[in-house]
Amino acid sequence: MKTVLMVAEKPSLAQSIAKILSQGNMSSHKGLNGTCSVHEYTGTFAGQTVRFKMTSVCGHVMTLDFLGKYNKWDKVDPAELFSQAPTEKKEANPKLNMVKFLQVEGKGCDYIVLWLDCDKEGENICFEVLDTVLPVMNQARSNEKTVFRARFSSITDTDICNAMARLGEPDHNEALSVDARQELDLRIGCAFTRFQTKYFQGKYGNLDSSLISFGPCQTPTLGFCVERHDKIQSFKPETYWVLQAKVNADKDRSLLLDWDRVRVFDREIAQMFLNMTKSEKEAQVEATSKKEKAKQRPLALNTVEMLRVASSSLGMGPQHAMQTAERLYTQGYISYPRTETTHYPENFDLKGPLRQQANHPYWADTVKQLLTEGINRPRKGHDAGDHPPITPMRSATEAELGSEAWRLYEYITRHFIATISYDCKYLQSSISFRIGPEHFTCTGKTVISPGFTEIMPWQSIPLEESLPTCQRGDAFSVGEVKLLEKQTTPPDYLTEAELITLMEKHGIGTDASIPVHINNICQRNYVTVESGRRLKPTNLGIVLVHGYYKIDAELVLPTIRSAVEKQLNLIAQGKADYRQVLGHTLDIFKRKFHYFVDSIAGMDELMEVSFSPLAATGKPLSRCGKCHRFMKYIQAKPSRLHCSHCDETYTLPQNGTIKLYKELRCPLDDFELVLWSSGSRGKSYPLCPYCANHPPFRDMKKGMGCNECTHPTCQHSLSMLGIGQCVECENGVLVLDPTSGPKWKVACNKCNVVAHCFDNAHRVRVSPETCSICEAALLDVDFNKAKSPLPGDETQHTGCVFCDPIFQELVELKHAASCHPMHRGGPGRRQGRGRGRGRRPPGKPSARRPKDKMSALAAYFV
DNA sequence: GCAAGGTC
Repeated sequence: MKTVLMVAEKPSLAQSIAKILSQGNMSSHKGLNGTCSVHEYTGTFAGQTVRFKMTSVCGHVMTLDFLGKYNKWDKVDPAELFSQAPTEKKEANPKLNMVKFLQVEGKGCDYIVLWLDCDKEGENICFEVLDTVLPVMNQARSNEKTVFRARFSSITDTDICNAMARLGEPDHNEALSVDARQELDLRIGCAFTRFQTKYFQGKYGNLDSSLISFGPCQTPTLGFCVERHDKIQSFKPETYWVLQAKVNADKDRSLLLDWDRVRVFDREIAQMFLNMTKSEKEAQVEATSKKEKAKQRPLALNTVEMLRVASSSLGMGPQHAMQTAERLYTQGYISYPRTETTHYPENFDLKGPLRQQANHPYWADTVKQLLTEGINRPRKGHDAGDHPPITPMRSATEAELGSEAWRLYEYITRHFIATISYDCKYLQSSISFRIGPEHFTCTGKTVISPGFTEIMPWQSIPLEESLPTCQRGDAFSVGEVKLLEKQTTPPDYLTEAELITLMEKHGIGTDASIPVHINNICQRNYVTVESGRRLKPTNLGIVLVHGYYKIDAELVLPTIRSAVEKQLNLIAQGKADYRQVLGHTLDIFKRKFHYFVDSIAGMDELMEVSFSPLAATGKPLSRCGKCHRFMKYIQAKPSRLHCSHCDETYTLPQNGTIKLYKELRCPLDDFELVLWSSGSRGKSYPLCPYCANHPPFRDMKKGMGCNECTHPTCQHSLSMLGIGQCVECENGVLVLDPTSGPKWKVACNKCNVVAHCFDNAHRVRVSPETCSICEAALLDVDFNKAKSPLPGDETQHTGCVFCDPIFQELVELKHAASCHPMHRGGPGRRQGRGRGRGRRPPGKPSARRPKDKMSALAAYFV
């Protein structure tokens, strides 16, 4: 029997589609990556009985990057990134092992049906899947078609079955337009980012951002925030005047009237209007009106609207809201949370989800009433053809969700109920008055039926007293007419919700990426989130945007994205050649880049005003090995040491504290060592600022500290302080922290494993001897006489932390020690892996190898 | 260490 492989964009869709097509008769199992599932069933395909295998990817299989050597920032001129630097497709998420998984499942299949989302990205993923799977599938007979594309616009039985009945072909042009987009974004983004970052970080010490990034989405996003800031800054308040009149309605009730001219900006004219009205005793009723009006129920909920409300009403940032929604989705409480659609599909079951809410303590009454009296037809929204709107999938309580997730769930549920409730109906009455020559109006709203505002009380029309009944020709006595002096007020900073709206309007980002862009500009310290989730640009953010405006405003304008997208659409429609569009657009941006580099002084002038030069920042900390003068420690991100005499900068590990390390020096370059520490409970190790930036040995990488240094004799090196293979990670070595006493620690030089040991020992040294059982270095420990935990009156003991019975008691990690490879799988498993003190350069004899290797081996096999 | 786009 032949096999048909079918691939969807995400696991949830594979399941829904398989369920529909197999009518529930499928057998499912997890794939080798533990994330994707395979659903199998038998059916007919092209007139024959076949085995169907429905599975999925997880978004893109591949991602675009430069070849490795072009990712070295100090070796590559960013200008090369526009054309010379070659790119390659890499596996997008190596942990998912997607390529292997698809090949295992695709091997031996005869046909493939692509069920990826029906947008350009989905079309592109089709070809990623084909590139991966076609080589392992069975060879087709000549002329036989084996590749099919299913096109669907919703996940409903009819749509999916129709798609299956009318299979087409994947659209290569659409996929190419995405390839072009990826390459443009990569080349342009990286070139500008690397240039700016290196330029400004090489000059200023207090930018407080480890990256000065540029991107076609993030930069316009920042631009919106700075634009508002500029409006606030340049705002000049203006004085205006309002004529306010009160009339007496009843004995003890007066009505406040709105002036039909609203306001005037000239004091003398305002005074004139006051003079013309203040002597009038009566206000004449000129007209009355009563109109029934409706406040519309909301459209069905899509992602962007959910994020807006989460930010503005729940105080939840977009990134956080999205994470919360994803959790609610994977736990089955809500439907798929990434959708642009605000229209329920025609046969969407609205009553099912509603029934599930019928006993909910918060809204049972409303729901029951809708169920018995009938739901309202939802408004016609926008159908983007992706996923149905966001709806609750089952009832939940605050206790089971936790307060954060609950608030989002509650909103989604109330919104859903509101979409099938009735509009809020109210009566708008108004009375037009004349006082002297001037006209005034008074309006009032009274609710006729609350409709959906019952379930969304924050939307309800505020209660107010109804207007007095009267008719044309009636007169009311004037209580007071006065002139109010007011001032126009500046706008406030942009709220996150407003920013989301602007981004959506200008096509900056997608429902899934909008939260990421906002998060980026926050994390990189271009804006801060103020109260009310308003985004206030920092000095850095302001200077960047003003700099772009000065040099090339297109770099920050929101039109840059849509202009490029217009070009890309030509590729998608087959109207333009992919290579030509790509080459042309890259050429334009390459010119922009060179102009930007040539004009960078213009942005630098703005930087100078807000930031201090490297040489003027930081505190003297450790001495330079070249000039022996003090270097300054710059704490602001990215933390580093700067030698103003040599004009050199040495990057330090981030996210920790840096201290001078006993004025000890590196034997290789004479730089004074510093001590990096992640806090009192965490780990610490010495490092040489020079070696960390210029690795001295071939097996060392940038950023490594002395605990990873393979110097054979330096007292701080891995060779001298390393003990044995890490108990948790693959390549790490446990290294004694010589500064940790009297609460001694042994920490892995790769992962976060820290073992506390030998409390109160006054000296711990790594002995040249190694353990005869596991080859780990022995530790030589001296205890105080009074506090020695050793048996008898002993104060000194030498042994292996993993194997010595006395030491095992004194090492906090003893549970972990039992996981040590030596205790875990028996001797057979040790072969072929680094052990003992871990890796040394091949060919170099280990300084710590046991003297008698045979005896060590013999001990093993006992 | 960079972009933006999928999704987990």
